Amino acid sequence: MIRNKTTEYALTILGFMATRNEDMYSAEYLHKQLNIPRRYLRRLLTDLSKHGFLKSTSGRNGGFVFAKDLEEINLDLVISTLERYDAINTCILGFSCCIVDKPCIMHDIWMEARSKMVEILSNTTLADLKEKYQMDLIKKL
Amino acid sequence: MIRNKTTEYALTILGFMATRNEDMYSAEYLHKQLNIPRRYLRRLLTDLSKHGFLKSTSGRNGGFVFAKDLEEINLDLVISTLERYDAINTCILGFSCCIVDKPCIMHDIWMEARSKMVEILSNTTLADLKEKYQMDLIKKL
DNA sequence: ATATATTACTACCTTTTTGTAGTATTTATA
DNA sequence: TATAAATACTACAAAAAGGTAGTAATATAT
Repeated sequence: MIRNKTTEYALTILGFMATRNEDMYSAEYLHKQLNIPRRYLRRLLTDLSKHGFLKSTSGRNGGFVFAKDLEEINLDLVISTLERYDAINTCILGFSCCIVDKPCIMHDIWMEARSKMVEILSNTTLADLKEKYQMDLIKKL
Repeated sequence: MIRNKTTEYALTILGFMATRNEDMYSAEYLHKQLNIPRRYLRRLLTDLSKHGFLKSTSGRNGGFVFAKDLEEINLDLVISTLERYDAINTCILGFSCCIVDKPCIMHDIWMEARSKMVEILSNTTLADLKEKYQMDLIKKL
Protein backbone atom coordinates (compact mmCIF):
# COMPACT_ATOMS: atom_id res chain seq x y z
CA MET A 1 0.00 0.00 0.00
CA ILE A 2 2.42 2.63 1.19
CA ARG A 3 5.72 1.43 -0.07
CA ASN A 4 7.82 4.55 0.20
CA LYS A 5 9.12 6.69 2.99
CA THR A 6 8.67 9.55 0.57
CA THR A 7 4.92 9.02 0.70
CA GLU A 8 5.01 9.08 4.46
CA TYR A 9 6.94 12.32 4.36
CA ALA A 10 4.42 13.82 1.96
CA LEU A 11 1.50 12.90 4.19
CA THR A 12 3.31 14.26 7.20
CA ILE A 13 4.05 17.55 5.48
CA LEU A 14 0.59 18.07 4.05
CA GLY A 15 -1.04 16.98 7.30
CA PHE A 16 1.08 19.38 9.26
CA MET A 17 0.46 22.29 6.93
CA ALA A 18 -3.25 21.60 6.89
CA THR A 19 -3.60 21.78 10.64
CA ARG A 20 -1.61 24.95 11.28
CA ASN A 21 -2.57 28.44 10.32
CA GLU A 22 0.58 29.94 8.89
CA ASP A 23 0.37 32.04 5.76
CA MET A 24 3.42 30.41 4.27
CA TYR A 25 5.64 27.43 5.03
CA SER A 26 9.31 27.52 4.15
CA ALA A 27 11.31 24.35 3.67
CA GLU A 28 13.55 25.35 6.54
CA TYR A 29 10.63 25.79 8.90
CA LEU A 30 9.09 22.47 7.92
CA HIS A 31 12.45 20.79 8.31
CA LYS A 32 12.75 22.05 11.87
CA GLN A 33 9.20 21.10 12.75
CA LEU A 34 9.07 17.71 11.08
CA ASN A 35 12.62 16.50 11.22
CA ILE A 36 12.67 15.37 7.61
CA PRO A 37 16.12 15.61 6.00
CA ARG A 38 16.56 19.19 4.80
CA ARG A 39 17.54 18.67 1.19
CA TYR A 40 15.26 15.74 0.59
CA LEU A 41 12.37 17.71 2.01
CA ARG A 42 13.10 20.56 -0.37
CA ARG A 43 13.01 18.28 -3.33
CA LEU A 44 9.82 16.69 -2.12
CA LEU A 45 8.18 20.09 -1.68
CA THR A 46 9.06 20.96 -5.25
CA ASP A 47 7.55 17.65 -6.33
CA LEU A 48 4.38 18.33 -4.39
CA SER A 49 4.17 21.65 -6.21
CA LYS A 50 4.63 19.99 -9.57
CA HIS A 51 1.86 17.57 -8.68
CA GLY A 52 -0.43 20.50 -7.96
CA PHE A 53 -0.84 20.06 -4.22
CA LEU A 54 1.23 23.11 -3.33
CA LYS A 55 2.36 26.29 -4.99
CA SER A 56 5.71 27.84 -4.33
CA THR A 57 6.98 31.37 -4.10
CA SER A 58 10.67 31.96 -4.62
CA GLY A 59 12.80 34.61 -3.03
CA ARG A 60 12.95 36.07 0.42
CA ASN A 61 9.81 35.39 2.45
CA GLY A 62 8.95 32.76 -0.08
CA GLY A 63 7.76 29.26 0.68
CA PHE A 64 4.86 26.95 0.05
CA VAL A 65 1.09 27.15 0.39
CA PHE A 66 -1.68 24.86 -0.73
CA ALA A 67 -2.54 25.14 -4.39
CA LYS A 68 -6.10 23.98 -3.82
CA ASP A 69 -8.73 23.70 -1.14
CA LEU A 70 -8.11 21.27 1.67
CA GLU A 71 -11.44 19.63 0.80
CA GLU A 72 -10.03 18.66 -2.56
CA ILE A 73 -7.09 16.71 -1.20
CA ASN A 74 -7.89 13.28 0.16
CA LEU A 75 -5.30 10.93 1.56
CA ASP A 76 -5.63 8.33 -1.14
CA LEU A 77 -4.96 10.97 -3.76
CA VAL A 78 -1.70 11.88 -2.09
CA ILE A 79 -0.66 8.27 -1.80
CA SER A 80 -1.58 7.26 -5.31
CA THR A 81 0.17 10.30 -6.73
CA LEU A 82 3.45 9.58 -5.00
CA GLU A 83 3.53 5.82 -5.22
CA ARG A 84 4.37 4.86 -8.71
CA TYR A 85 2.53 1.72 -9.52
CA ASP A 86 3.82 0.02 -12.60
CA ALA A 87 0.18 -0.19 -13.44
CA ILE A 88 0.49 -2.62 -16.30
CA ASN A 89 1.09 -6.28 -15.49
CA THR A 90 0.08 -5.81 -11.89
CA CYS A 91 -3.13 -5.94 -9.93
CA ILE A 92 -4.50 -2.53 -9.13
CA LEU A 93 -3.22 -3.15 -5.66
CA GLY A 94 0.36 -3.06 -6.71
CA PHE A 95 0.57 -6.78 -6.13
CA SER A 96 2.01 -8.42 -9.22
CA CYS A 97 -0.24 -11.16 -10.44
CA CYS A 98 1.35 -14.50 -10.86
CA ILE A 99 1.44 -15.88 -14.38
CA VAL A 100 -0.38 -19.13 -13.74
CA ASP A 101 -3.65 -17.62 -12.65
CA LYS A 102 -4.86 -14.32 -13.91
CA PRO A 103 -6.24 -12.93 -11.73
CA CYS A 104 -4.06 -14.55 -9.12
CA ILE A 105 -5.37 -16.47 -6.16
CA MET A 106 -4.87 -13.55 -3.85
CA HIS A 107 -6.65 -11.11 -6.11
CA ASP A 108 -10.12 -11.15 -4.61
CA ILE A 109 -9.16 -11.17 -0.98
CA TRP A 110 -6.55 -8.54 -1.60
CA MET A 111 -8.93 -6.29 -3.46
CA GLU A 112 -11.41 -6.63 -0.64
CA ALA A 113 -8.85 -5.78 2.00
CA ARG A 114 -7.41 -2.95 -0.01
CA SER A 115 -10.73 -1.41 -0.97
CA LYS A 116 -11.71 -1.13 2.67
CA MET A 117 -8.57 0.78 3.26
CA VAL A 118 -8.85 2.97 0.21
CA GLU A 119 -12.45 3.72 1.07
CA ILE A 120 -11.45 5.22 4.37
CA LEU A 121 -8.43 7.05 2.99
CA SER A 122 -10.24 8.53 0.03
CA ASN A 123 -13.06 9.71 2.26
CA THR A 124 -10.66 11.61 4.45
CA THR A 125 -9.54 14.99 3.21
CA LEU A 126 -7.01 17.36 4.69
CA ALA A 127 -9.96 19.50 5.72
CA ASP A 128 -11.22 16.61 7.84
CA LEU A 129 -7.83 16.29 9.48
CA LYS A 130 -7.79 19.99 10.22
CA GLU A 131 -11.21 19.84 11.80
CA LYS A 132 -10.27 16.84 13.88
CA TYR A 133 -7.07 18.51 15.01
CA GLN A 134 -8.89 21.60 16.17
CA MET A 135 -11.53 19.55 17.97
CA ASP A 136 -8.76 17.73 19.78
CA LEU A 137 -7.19 21.02 20.83
CA ILE A 138 -10.50 22.22 22.25
CA LYS A 139 -11.01 19.01 24.17
CA LYS A 140 -7.67 19.47 25.87
CA LEU A 141 -8.75 22.83 27.34
CA MET B 1 1.45 -2.02 4.09
CA ILE B 2 3.28 -4.25 1.67
CA ARG B 3 6.51 -2.52 0.97
CA ASN B 4 8.57 -5.30 -0.55
CA LYS B 5 8.44 -7.30 -3.70
CA THR B 6 9.84 -10.10 -1.59
CA THR B 7 6.63 -10.18 0.40
CA GLU B 8 4.62 -10.37 -2.80
CA TYR B 9 6.76 -13.25 -3.95
CA ALA B 10 6.25 -15.04 -0.65
CA LEU B 11 2.49 -14.68 -0.85
CA THR B 12 2.52 -15.85 -4.43
CA ILE B 13 4.58 -18.91 -3.60
CA LEU B 14 2.61 -19.92 -0.54
CA GLY B 15 -0.70 -19.24 -2.28
CA PHE B 16 0.34 -21.35 -5.23
CA MET B 17 1.56 -24.22 -3.10
CA ALA B 18 -1.57 -24.12 -0.99
CA THR B 19 -3.89 -24.50 -3.93
CA ARG B 20 -2.14 -27.33 -5.75
CA ASN B 21 -1.85 -30.88 -4.64
CA GLU B 22 1.73 -31.82 -5.27
CA ASP B 23 3.62 -33.83 -2.67
CA MET B 24 6.69 -31.66 -2.99
CA TYR B 25 7.64 -28.42 -4.69
CA SER B 26 11.15 -27.88 -5.99
CA ALA B 27 12.56 -24.41 -6.50
CA GLU B 28 12.96 -25.13 -10.18
CA TYR B 29 9.32 -26.13 -10.56
CA LEU B 30 8.11 -23.05 -8.69
CA HIS B 31 10.38 -20.87 -10.78
CA LYS B 32 8.86 -22.19 -13.98
CA GLN B 33 5.32 -21.85 -12.68
CA LEU B 34 5.62 -18.48 -11.03
CA ASN B 35 8.27 -16.73 -13.04
CA ILE B 36 10.12 -15.48 -9.99
CA PRO B 37 13.89 -15.11 -10.56
CA ARG B 38 15.47 -18.52 -10.01
CA ARG B 39 18.18 -17.74 -7.51
CA TYR B 40 16.19 -15.19 -5.58
CA LEU B 41 13.33 -17.64 -5.31
CA ARG B 42 15.67 -20.26 -3.90
CA ARG B 43 16.88 -17.93 -1.22
CA LEU B 44 13.37 -16.90 -0.39
CA LEU B 45 12.30 -20.52 -0.07
CA THR B 46 15.12 -21.11 2.38
CA ASP B 47 13.98 -18.03 4.31
CA LEU B 48 10.41 -19.27 4.39
CA SER B 49 11.74 -22.51 5.83
CA LYS B 50 13.73 -20.68 8.48
CA HIS B 51 10.59 -18.77 9.40
CA GLY B 52 8.77 -22.03 9.89
CA PHE B 53 6.31 -21.82 7.01
CA LEU B 54 7.97 -24.52 4.97
CA LYS B 55 10.30 -27.42 5.53
CA SER B 56 12.91 -28.44 3.05
CA THR B 57 14.34 -31.76 1.97
CA SER B 58 17.74 -31.76 0.38
CA GLY B 59 19.02 -34.08 -2.26
CA ARG B 60 17.46 -35.68 -5.27
CA ASN B 61 13.66 -35.55 -5.23
CA GLY B 62 13.97 -32.97 -2.52
CA GLY B 63 12.03 -29.72 -2.32
CA PHE B 64 9.66 -27.86 -0.07
CA VAL B 65 6.42 -28.67 1.70
CA PHE B 66 4.43 -26.81 4.30
CA ALA B 67 5.79 -27.09 7.80
CA LYS B 68 2.39 -26.55 9.36
CA ASP B 69 -1.28 -26.79 8.58
CA LEU B 70 -2.71 -24.40 6.04
CA GLU B 71 -5.20 -23.29 8.70
CA GLU B 72 -2.34 -21.97 10.77
CA ILE B 73 -0.98 -19.62 8.14
CA ASN B 74 -2.92 -16.42 7.64
CA LEU B 75 -1.93 -13.74 5.19
CA ASP B 76 -1.13 -11.12 7.77
CA LEU B 77 1.28 -13.51 9.43
CA VAL B 78 3.17 -13.95 6.19
CA ILE B 79 3.30 -10.22 5.58
CA SER B 80 4.34 -9.25 9.07
CA THR B 81 7.02 -11.91 9.12
CA LEU B 82 8.64 -10.74 5.91
CA GLU B 83 8.22 -7.00 6.26
CA ARG B 84 10.61 -5.76 8.79
CA TYR B 85 8.95 -2.96 10.64
CA ASP B 86 11.39 -0.94 12.65
CA ALA B 87 8.76 -1.27 15.29
CA ILE B 88 10.17 1.27 17.66
CA ASN B 89 9.68 4.95 16.90
CA THR B 90 6.98 4.23 14.39
CA CYS B 91 3.26 3.77 14.49
CA ILE B 92 2.25 0.15 14.41
CA LEU B 93 1.32 0.82 10.82
CA GLY B 94 4.87 1.35 9.78
CA PHE B 95 4.12 5.01 9.32
CA SER B 96 6.72 7.04 11.20
CA CYS B 97 5.07 9.49 13.51
CA CYS B 98 6.10 13.06 13.13
CA ILE B 99 7.87 14.61 16.07
CA VAL B 100 5.50 17.50 16.67
CA ASP B 101 2.47 15.47 17.52
CA LYS B 102 2.64 12.11 19.12
CA PRO B 103 0.55 10.41 18.03
CA CYS B 104 0.66 12.18 14.70
CA ILE B 105 -2.34 13.70 13.01
CA MET B 106 -2.72 10.75 10.71
CA HIS B 107 -2.54 8.20 13.49
CA ASP B 108 -6.22 7.58 14.14
CA ILE B 109 -7.40 7.55 10.58
CA TRP B 110 -4.50 5.43 9.54
CA MET B 111 -5.02 2.92 12.30
CA GLU B 112 -8.66 2.66 11.33
CA ALA B 113 -7.86 2.12 7.67
CA ARG B 114 -5.10 -0.30 8.42
CA SER B 115 -7.00 -2.34 10.97
CA LYS B 116 -9.78 -2.96 8.46
CA MET B 117 -7.20 -4.34 6.12
CA VAL B 118 -5.38 -6.40 8.71
CA GLU B 119 -8.67 -7.79 9.94
CA ILE B 120 -9.42 -9.25 6.56
CA LEU B 121 -5.91 -10.47 5.94
CA SER B 122 -5.51 -12.10 9.33
CA ASN B 123 -8.85 -13.83 8.96
CA THR B 124 -7.82 -15.40 5.70
CA THR B 125 -5.70 -18.51 5.92
CA LEU B 126 -4.07 -20.48 3.15
CA ALA B 127 -6.73 -23.11 3.80
CA ASP B 128 -9.37 -20.54 2.89
CA LEU B 129 -7.55 -19.74 -0.32
CA LYS B 130 -7.36 -23.40 -1.17
CA GLU B 131 -11.07 -23.86 -0.60
CA LYS B 132 -11.90 -20.83 -2.67
CA TYR B 133 -9.65 -22.02 -5.46
CA GLN B 134 -11.31 -25.40 -5.61
CA MET B 135 -14.78 -23.87 -5.53
CA ASP B 136 -13.79 -21.67 -8.46
CA LEU B 137 -12.60 -24.71 -10.39
CA ILE B 138 -15.91 -26.46 -9.83
CA LYS B 139 -17.88 -23.43 -10.95
CA LYS B 140 -16.01 -23.41 -14.21
CA LEU B 141 -17.17 -26.92 -15.06
C1' DA C 1 22.95 48.18 -5.44
C1' DT C 2 23.92 44.63 -2.22
C1' DA C 3 23.02 41.22 1.05
C1' DT C 4 19.95 37.83 2.53
C1' DA C 5 16.53 34.36 2.45
C1' DT C 6 14.22 31.70 -0.17
C1' DT C 7 13.10 27.97 -4.19
C1' DA C 8 14.96 25.22 -8.56
C1' DC C 9 17.95 22.32 -10.96
C1' DT C 10 21.39 18.86 -11.66
C1' DA C 11 24.55 15.70 -10.33
C1' DC C 12 26.32 12.77 -7.11
C1' DC C 13 26.73 9.61 -2.91
C1' DT C 14 24.76 5.97 0.39
C1' DT C 15 21.75 2.45 1.78
C1' DT C 16 18.41 -0.95 0.93
C1' DT C 17 16.30 -4.14 -1.99
C1' DT C 18 16.49 -7.20 -5.69
C1' DG C 19 18.91 -10.35 -8.40
C1' DT C 20 23.18 -13.36 -9.79
C1' DA C 21 27.28 -16.55 -9.42
C1' DG C 22 30.06 -20.09 -7.54
C1' DT C 23 30.71 -23.69 -4.68
C1' DA C 24 29.54 -27.00 -1.10
C1' DT C 25 26.35 -30.33 0.71
C1' DT C 26 22.77 -33.79 0.62
C1' DT C 27 20.37 -37.83 -1.10
C1' DA C 28 18.07 -41.00 -4.42
C1' DT C 29 18.98 -43.87 -8.26
C1' DA C 30 21.36 -46.28 -11.73
C1' DT D 1 30.29 -45.77 -6.14
C1' DA D 2 29.32 -42.35 -9.54
C1' DT D 3 25.93 -39.33 -11.30
C1' DA D 4 22.24 -36.34 -11.15
C1' DA D 5 18.94 -33.48 -8.92
C1' DA D 6 18.08 -31.15 -5.30
C1' DT D 7 18.96 -27.46 -1.21
C1' DA D 8 22.47 -24.30 1.57
C1' DC D 9 25.80 -20.85 2.10
C1' DT D 10 28.44 -16.84 1.05
C1' DA D 11 29.76 -13.17 -1.58
C1' DC D 12 29.02 -10.09 -5.11
C1' DA D 13 26.40 -7.03 -8.75
C1' DA D 14 22.60 -4.13 -10.23
C1' DA D 15 18.71 -1.29 -9.45
C1' DA D 16 15.87 1.57 -6.67
C1' DA D 17 15.15 4.57 -2.89
C1' DG D 18 16.79 7.81 0.22
C1' DG D 19 19.77 11.52 1.12
C1' DT D 20 23.53 15.30 0.14
C1' DA D 21 26.14 19.11 -2.26
C1' DG D 22 26.86 22.88 -5.25
C1' DT D 23 25.24 26.36 -7.85
C1' DA D 24 21.73 29.18 -10.17
C1' DA D 25 17.63 31.86 -9.99
C1' DT D 26 14.33 34.84 -7.61
C1' DA D 27 12.54 38.27 -4.68
C1' DT D 28 12.55 41.17 -0.52
C1' DA D 29 14.68 44.29 2.66
C1' DT D 30 18.10 47.41 3.89
